[in-house]
Amino acid sequence: MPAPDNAVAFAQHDHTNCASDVMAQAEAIAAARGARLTPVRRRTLEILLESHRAMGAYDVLDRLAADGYGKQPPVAYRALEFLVELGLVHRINRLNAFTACMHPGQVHNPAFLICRRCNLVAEAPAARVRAALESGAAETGFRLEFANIEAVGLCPACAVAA
Amino acid sequence: MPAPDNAVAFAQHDHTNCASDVMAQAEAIAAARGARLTPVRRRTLEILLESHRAMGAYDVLDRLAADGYGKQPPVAYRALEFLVELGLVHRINRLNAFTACMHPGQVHNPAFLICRRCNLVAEAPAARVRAALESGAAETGFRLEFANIEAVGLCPACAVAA
DNA sequence: CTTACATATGTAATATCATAACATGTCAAC
DNA sequence: GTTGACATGTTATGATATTACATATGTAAG
Repeated sequence: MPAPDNAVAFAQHDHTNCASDVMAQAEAIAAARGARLTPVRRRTLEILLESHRAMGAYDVLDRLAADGYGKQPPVAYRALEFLVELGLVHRINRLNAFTACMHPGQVHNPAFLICRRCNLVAEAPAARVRAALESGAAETGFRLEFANIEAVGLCPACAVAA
Repeated sequence: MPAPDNAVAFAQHDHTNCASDVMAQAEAIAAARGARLTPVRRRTLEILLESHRAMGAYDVLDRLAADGYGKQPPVAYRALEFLVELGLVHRINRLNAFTACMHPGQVHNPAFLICRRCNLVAEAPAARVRAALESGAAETGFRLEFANIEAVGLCPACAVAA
């Protein structure tokens, strides 16, 4: 059985293809939106795509600086902000960190599954979660616009190891 | 119809009683756990209970300092950490801020409803949300331990105003 | 009662995360 | 080839959080 597409981070997969597929989608999305995927921005996304983990802005910055880009925080924050804006990167509030989106272009307001042992971050489809939240919120009269769902636990591999 | 208990922040209510009821429960919980609700800790909770909003640690610190407690960040962070540990305060990651728990002692891993206009924060029961998340996570093999759910939108009053 | 221990508080110093403000560079439209 | 919009670079600073260590306080054992 193939890896469920919704938590690719937890499944064995050909990561080279995984990453390059996402890069290709990113190109298309940027083009469709008339946004410019410049070298720093592209490189930032590549760096995040190297693993299914979340990276802090300063770690990204170090990598960018090593590649000859600027050394100051705004360099990283601006590239990350651009990518978040396009839905190519997600911010994980709990970790003050950023992770590449594995399903760019699809409408998805995912739940993040964060492994506390190996730090992998997967995206789980959250349609039902969101529906449940929506109906709960509606009872209170709250007009829900956006929900950020971050779950902590053990990924399949770490659950076995523990 | 009385205010639903689950989002007291959004409902008209006698806030003096609301706050003092929670303080009383906090006393009981601390006693039951053999934890000491010392003056700084108690005062910290009182400060958070003044409104149904989230406060940053430094804002809490300013208040504590004005009351004659220490002026350095650990004073606030330690009191807040203690209260979070006891389930008397919740941390809102999205805001880097803290809010008093309105239902201490009850097992609840609530969803937070954050009004982006007036900054009120309510707790919504999240049992169904959590169940949906749990089942989604289980499909991926993820062993969910804890989930932080933060929703942004408009509270009833602000929804009407907008 | 007093010593000893665990816990709590206070402070200084520093680490970590993030943004404002402004100068310079690049590129496409005209 | 000038203009205007956008992108990049840097300096400086702001905002959030922790480490390390000194002092004080409450409690239990002797």
